[in-house]
Amino acid sequence: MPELPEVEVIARGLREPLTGRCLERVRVDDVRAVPGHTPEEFVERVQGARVVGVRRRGKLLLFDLDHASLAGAGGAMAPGQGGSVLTVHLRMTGRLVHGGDRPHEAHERIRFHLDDGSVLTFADVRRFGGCRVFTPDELEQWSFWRALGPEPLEVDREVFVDLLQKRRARIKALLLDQRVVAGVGNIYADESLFRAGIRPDAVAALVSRKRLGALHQALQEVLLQAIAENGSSISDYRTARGDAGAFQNSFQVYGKAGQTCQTCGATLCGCKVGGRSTTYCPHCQPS
DNA sequence: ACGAGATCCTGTCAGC
DNA sequence: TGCTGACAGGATCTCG
Repeated sequence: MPELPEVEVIARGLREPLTGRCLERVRVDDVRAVPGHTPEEFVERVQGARVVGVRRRGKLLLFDLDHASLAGAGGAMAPGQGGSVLTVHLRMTGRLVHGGDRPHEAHERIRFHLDDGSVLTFADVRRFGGCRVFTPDELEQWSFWRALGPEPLEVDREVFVDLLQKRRARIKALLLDQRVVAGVGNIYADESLFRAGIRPDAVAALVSRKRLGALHQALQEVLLQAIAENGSSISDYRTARGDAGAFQNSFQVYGKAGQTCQTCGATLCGCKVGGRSTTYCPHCQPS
């Protein structure tokens, strides 16, 4: 389940090999992999475009495309003019793999043939993920894009604390809400709350500003460590080169309900918060 | 406006 | 052995 660190690692891995490459030929095998488009329209809008940048925003992967080469011999178009943005959301089981030409893989949904002979594939077992194309103006109008909260690695500590302290929802549900902060999922919510000593089901408004400040720091530390370790590989996640991440070996609570807390020796508790399975230490996270 | 719960989807695994 | 049901969860929709 790719969250901010996994998407960041994928973006970094694709930036060098994809920038400057042309999407020579594109094939869509599953309508639902291109929500909001017909396969024909999607192909028409990305095929022939050149990748000029690879970015991340929250859990969203963005490829900046330039269509200038399609416009003819003119050449000197202003940056952004005639450009568009290809967005990829991996959701639960989406995978983006770049490499040499190879046989159709299981659950492959979209295949991009690049002008250097390499291939970028989007595969997704559960079909929750998807790719969309936008003009810059359309992107700014996209409700999901507009609603995204600040980047957790960039948001100011006081802004983060204010954001949470005015809310009466449970704190983990807020961390998972992309409109509050963009990019946090179940793994990094549980891990950062553990490090900050806050129970996941605590009402945000009732947590002290000091502890919310500790959560800001814990969240940044967890995300940076996970990026440094190439993300977490539970089952489906791989980097764009097909490598597994290593941060799953650093989990202190996620997926460990019933096991012993490595910090205090108490038995880790499992429960549901916001409909998501949640693990915490009743001793290290008292309130 | 806000919070909470259901929904989608399919592979995996526990239990019978 | 083979079947059934529970489970995983990000974003979206609906309801109170």
